[in-house]
Amino acid sequence: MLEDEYQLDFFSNNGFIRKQCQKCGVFFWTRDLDRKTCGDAPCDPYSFIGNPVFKKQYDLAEMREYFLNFFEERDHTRIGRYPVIARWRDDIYLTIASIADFQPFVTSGEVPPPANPLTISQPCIRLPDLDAVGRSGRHLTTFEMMAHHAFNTNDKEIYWKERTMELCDEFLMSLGADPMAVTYKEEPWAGGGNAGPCVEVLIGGLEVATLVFMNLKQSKDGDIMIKGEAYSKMDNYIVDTGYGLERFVWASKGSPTIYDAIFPSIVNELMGLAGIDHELDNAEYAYILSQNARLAGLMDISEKANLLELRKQVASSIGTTVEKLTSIMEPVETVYAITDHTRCLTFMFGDGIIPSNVKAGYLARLVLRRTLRMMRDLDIKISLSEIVKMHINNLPEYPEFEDNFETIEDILHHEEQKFADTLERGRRMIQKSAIHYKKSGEKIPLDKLIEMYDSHGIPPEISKEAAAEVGVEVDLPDTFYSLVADKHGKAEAKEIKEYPYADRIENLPPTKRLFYDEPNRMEFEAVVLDIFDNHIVLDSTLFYPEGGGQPADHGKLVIDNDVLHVIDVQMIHGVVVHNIKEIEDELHIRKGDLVIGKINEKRRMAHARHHTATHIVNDAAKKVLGDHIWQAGAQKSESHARLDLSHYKRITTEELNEIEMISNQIVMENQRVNSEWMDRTDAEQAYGFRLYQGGVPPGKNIRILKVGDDIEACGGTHCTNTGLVGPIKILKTERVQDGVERIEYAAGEAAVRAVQESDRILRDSANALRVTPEHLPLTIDRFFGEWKEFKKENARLKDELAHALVHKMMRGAVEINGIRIVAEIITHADSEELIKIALGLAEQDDVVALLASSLEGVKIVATAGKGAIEQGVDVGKVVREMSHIVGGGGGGRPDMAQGGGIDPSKIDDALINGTELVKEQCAIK
RNA sequence: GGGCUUGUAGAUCAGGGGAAGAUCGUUACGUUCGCAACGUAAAGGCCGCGGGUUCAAUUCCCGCCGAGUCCA
Repeated sequence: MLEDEYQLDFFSNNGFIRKQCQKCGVFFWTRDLDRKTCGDAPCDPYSFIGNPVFKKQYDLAEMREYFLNFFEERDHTRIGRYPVIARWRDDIYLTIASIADFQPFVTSGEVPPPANPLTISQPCIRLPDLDAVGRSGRHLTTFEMMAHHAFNTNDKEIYWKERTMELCDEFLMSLGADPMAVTYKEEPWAGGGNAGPCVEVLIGGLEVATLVFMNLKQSKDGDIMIKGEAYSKMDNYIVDTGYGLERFVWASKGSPTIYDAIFPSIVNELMGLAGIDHELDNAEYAYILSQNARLAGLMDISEKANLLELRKQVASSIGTTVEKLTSIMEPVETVYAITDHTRCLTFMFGDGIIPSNVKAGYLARLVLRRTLRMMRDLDIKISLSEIVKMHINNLPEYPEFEDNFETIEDILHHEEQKFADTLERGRRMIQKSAIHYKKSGEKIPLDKLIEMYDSHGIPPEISKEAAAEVGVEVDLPDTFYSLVADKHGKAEAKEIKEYPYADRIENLPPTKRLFYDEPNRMEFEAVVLDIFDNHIVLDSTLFYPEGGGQPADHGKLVIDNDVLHVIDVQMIHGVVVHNIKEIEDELHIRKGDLVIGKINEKRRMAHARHHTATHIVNDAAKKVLGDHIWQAGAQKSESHARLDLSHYKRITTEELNEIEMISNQIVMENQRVNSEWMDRTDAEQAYGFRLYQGGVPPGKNIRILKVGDDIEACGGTHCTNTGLVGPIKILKTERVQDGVERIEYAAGEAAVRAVQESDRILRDSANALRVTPEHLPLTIDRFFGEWKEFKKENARLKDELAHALVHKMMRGAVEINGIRIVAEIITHADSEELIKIALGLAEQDDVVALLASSLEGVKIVATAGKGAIEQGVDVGKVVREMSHIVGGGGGGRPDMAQGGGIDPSKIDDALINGTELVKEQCAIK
């Protein structure tokens, strides 16, 4: 089926022939009649190392500019890059390809592209091959995907396969590539619910670009099968290309590794700091590195076993031992990885990711900690921010990183400190248990290592090291991390919620939403378009459907004399559905009926105030905390609202007060709240992705709301002026996740009520202590201090009392078989007192004390002196018996026991029985 | 979003259903010209908060609050 897709005039007109690779069997196109293999790894080894494939060398900036310029000259519009954190999407955290910029709304056809055709160089971050970075010579966590995209529809085709191939080939030739060395490999592509034919572009054994012709979408009844999934044709079709900027630079330089090609100065600097002679001019050394890269190019080395295999092959090809090779390669590879990872961190933090233990922030921390670990291995003493600074200096094309450096530096220092703390904590933990295992002569079990990593973040290598310091061995299997992964199991597939009335709604026109143009109107007339069960659809409505963290409006629909209560409102594909309390059977309502709608104004206004307040607080928080903060969620209700913000440290009370003050100042300035509908792309170009603080709205046009200096895409209902919000009172802050702070606040009447409520609490508290509120802190302090004093005094007095009672009670002792039994009721004594007295009594070797009191039921304490125990007395057993009698339980040791019960009337019985039992115990002896 | 760990003296942590511990630090005294070191003694705890189970909870169970960490 797909085979026909590749029969292009471009190939036949330019002397290409289609061949099948003798090694892998894949079909490819080449101008070289003698070529037998496809040009890709592992069928062909790298031939460009030491032998560049283009006519001159380029660095990153030069190559990027050359590419973008090349396509600009060929009618493409250059557009700016998107952030590496995919703010406009909720299905991925990081931007993984240039096409990701245009998903989902551009690729679906819902929104036109910012330009067509366009060219872009998009920084991307991919972390799945983390282990191979540095070792393979080619893997990177961060790369720029240069691309030219054309978005075609059935109405209008920009260009498709022929032109794409032409452009690509022309581009390569313009760089001076040997036409005979270029091959185009057929490779169907599928990903993210789309698929299509695809051509991989290879030169010198290196894949430098991928040309995807996206024209299929996944569908249950599709007739095209790719990789086990069914696809059908899309109405639109998209040219999705990806040219690896770093690979082009590498191919142009022919250096042993990609790292030496793209950031040589930083690699050299770090090599120096690690004490490694990185002399690429040294032929022998350069040969080792390039042999390693060549052979690594042929295999997947993400697994440890494969890495060992690579070492073996490289060692034998250069005539040395695996050990010797490893000792040379490992530090070098680590420096490469550090250089790559710090560039990744530069992009992540430069684009505003805040480290966290969830979501994108977690990925940032993962990379960061990995980097710190590697720096530790090499004993590189400088701080992360110094390396990041090198990258920023190296990337003048990204001035925004320089602008954010102060924040980035602060974040990095925080994270370094945090990791140091974690390691220190972990070191203590592992050494503690190491000492435990040392005593029994065991090794530390694997389970313990897994727990240390999984629950405490201590990498197994560090556990091993810490254990070795106290002389305990540790077995660390190669499969360690996959064992951890197994523990977590698989993620369950997401359930797609299907709206129950989706079929019927599909046939209805989008509802006219009146609340945007007339935010203050609370009554309207409309025509009933459809009704199913207790769901009503009108042609237009003032009812706000739930969305953007704002709950639905409530209110009434009136038809003649019937009043229907609207209790929920939802919007499905542009159709607003009113959910009413009454059910259909009881309704006298038909399609076409005229209804009058009345909004519950109090509820709506409370929501509007809280919603507008949310934008104000967000604005104020940005001013106080910095530009890095980003809304991570928000929810409004009638009584309060909350806003979650990404921030890398706790918000202090002072900052909170300032946020509150600035918020209220914005209110008092009574600024106009502006809203306008804008073309999505225009809005993005004008305001950037800050627009999507509250999530990404669908559609070609989006509503842009300006409150103070806050500009966001927002579909909520708002006050027309900030003054109408009324007072804003911050209620509290909490840390909802590491890196995410939540602020709760109330606005308008709700704020007044909140203040009144906290006033009431304060007043009640002050009244309880008979003081005025301003004296409260001092008074409480005094009370608490006195309470502690009294407690101590009380304990001291009980000691004294016990001491006195001991002498008095000794006189009432009954002597049996050479031991003295004291059995007494001490009214109102608590267990603490009983214990003190009993212990005092039992200081005499021959005394057994059985004491009871009737405080809160019955308390029993018994003790026995050493001599009595030798005689066979076991007060544990005695107390158990006595406690049963009073309806409870108890027990203890032979010399000391406690118990109790619920029936005070049996105390005497219990004491008599207890005494008898003690007698028996000595008699038995 | 899910999993795991964790909260005890100023700090670091033991302990664990029946008398709240250790080490360091603090204070006082001794020793010293003085300091360090040493010796002796003392002070310092709502055993995170709120419920439940129990005769009895710092300990077990549940909820909340806080800290840490892994995964998607």
